[in-house]
Amino acid sequence: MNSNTCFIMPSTGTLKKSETTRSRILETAERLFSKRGFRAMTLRDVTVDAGVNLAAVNYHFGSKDALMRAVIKHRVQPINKERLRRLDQLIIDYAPEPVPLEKIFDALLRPLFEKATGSPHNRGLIRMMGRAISEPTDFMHRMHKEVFSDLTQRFLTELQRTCPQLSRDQLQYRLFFVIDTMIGTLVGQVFLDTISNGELKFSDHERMLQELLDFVTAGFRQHETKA
Amino acid sequence: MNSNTCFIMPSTGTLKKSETTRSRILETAERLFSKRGFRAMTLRDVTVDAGVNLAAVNYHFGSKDALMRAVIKHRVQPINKERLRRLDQLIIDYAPEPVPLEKIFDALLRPLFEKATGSPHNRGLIRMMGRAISEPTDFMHRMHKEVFSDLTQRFLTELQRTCPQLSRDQLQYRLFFVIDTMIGTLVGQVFLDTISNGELKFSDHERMLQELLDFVTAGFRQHETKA
DNA sequence: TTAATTTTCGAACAGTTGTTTGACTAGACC
DNA sequence: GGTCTAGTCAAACAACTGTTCGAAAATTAA
Repeated sequence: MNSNTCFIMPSTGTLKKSETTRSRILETAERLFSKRGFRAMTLRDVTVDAGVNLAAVNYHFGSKDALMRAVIKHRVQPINKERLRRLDQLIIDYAPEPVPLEKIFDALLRPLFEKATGSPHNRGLIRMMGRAISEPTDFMHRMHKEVFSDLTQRFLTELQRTCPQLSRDQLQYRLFFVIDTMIGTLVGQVFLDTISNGELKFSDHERMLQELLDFVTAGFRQHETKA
Repeated sequence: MNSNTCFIMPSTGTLKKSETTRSRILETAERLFSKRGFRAMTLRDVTVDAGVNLAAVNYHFGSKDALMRAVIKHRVQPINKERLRRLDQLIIDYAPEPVPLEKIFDALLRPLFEKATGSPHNRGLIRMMGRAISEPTDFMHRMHKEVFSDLTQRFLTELQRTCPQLSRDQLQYRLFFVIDTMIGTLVGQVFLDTISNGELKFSDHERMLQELLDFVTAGFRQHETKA
């Protein structure tokens, strides 16, 4: 059934068999996790689908928990790096002026949505992020801090420069809501169907991203334009 | 361990033992589901915690799926009814004028947040809603349509009256984002800690709701104030 | 009271879970 | 060649899953 043989090729050229096994597991785990969540994704599903032996997971990763940690880090870290890279570039571009609000949020949201519209290899990433964020497992909670703490602090600092009139509380609440809107967009995709009776498609990422950016930017700067 | 003996008393007065069993299961299932999600919530956890026999679940509800359906309906339907009741009242109050945007969103968001701040019996409701919405299970998806389809259509109609200048697409996208922000707020509570370094507490519901309402209202009406 | 019905309960069912084990294979290095 | 290591594999492990069953127990009706 699974004819997907397009693996990540390391720069060394050839690929040891053990590495194809590892990456097959990583890929398949990501896909199944995004579909079913952590508990409902069984190692037998993963290994059968990946065409490897059941014991391979514990051999290469140690445990199911460790496998999931590897999956998340493997996929989320590059996106967060890209987010910070774009933010740094914006700061340089606009220096000594603060970066405009919509540019900051573009740096925060676009990398995720662009990755998701890229190669078929990246399909399902958005759903996976949604699942990862909403998983109630303990080790997922720890992962949140590990993976997102730096990111949010850096963006908070820059938002403060752009909106010096906002209190610390307000900045935090509003960034919280911006991220919430993003999470909700990832997690609650089913609602777009419900609301639009199937007229709007989540797969139209470009349109979605633009509307989303307009929404969160306007929400964040509310009081500037209100009174 | 579980000394919670405060059950829902039916208007008949006395309480048949079978009904206390039923409601104990319902309560405990709600609590554990909100903590762990559907798959990770086992019937043995539920029954042990509720102090009832394992077989009681299948006797009273038929299956685990049916139990979850009962839990959701039991808790979400009253909230949605209250949302629609408030919307209807607003329409009457403002007739023949359209209802102001912030009032519409207040009717949509407040019932949920108020229920959650009420009796201890209602604690954990917010998290349960988050879980229910983000569960990837098939029967949960069907439930979304069942439980939320009417609600979104009614609110969409009213939003169209208030914002006639917005296209159908825009209305749908923006309502989608409003709901997303709400979902994200429920699902991604852990981020408030991460962002504010523990300074802001999710339990400050009143503050949270006010900031949330300001945020989504401003996001929704963006173009009115933009150009 | 007796009889009928509803509800509880312990035990077991069949199936699935993550993990471990030990034999087997292939390649690297001396 | 022989030795060693990394990787694969089938099989089994113990624990846990939702569900079912029949006999007790409790409740209701007559």
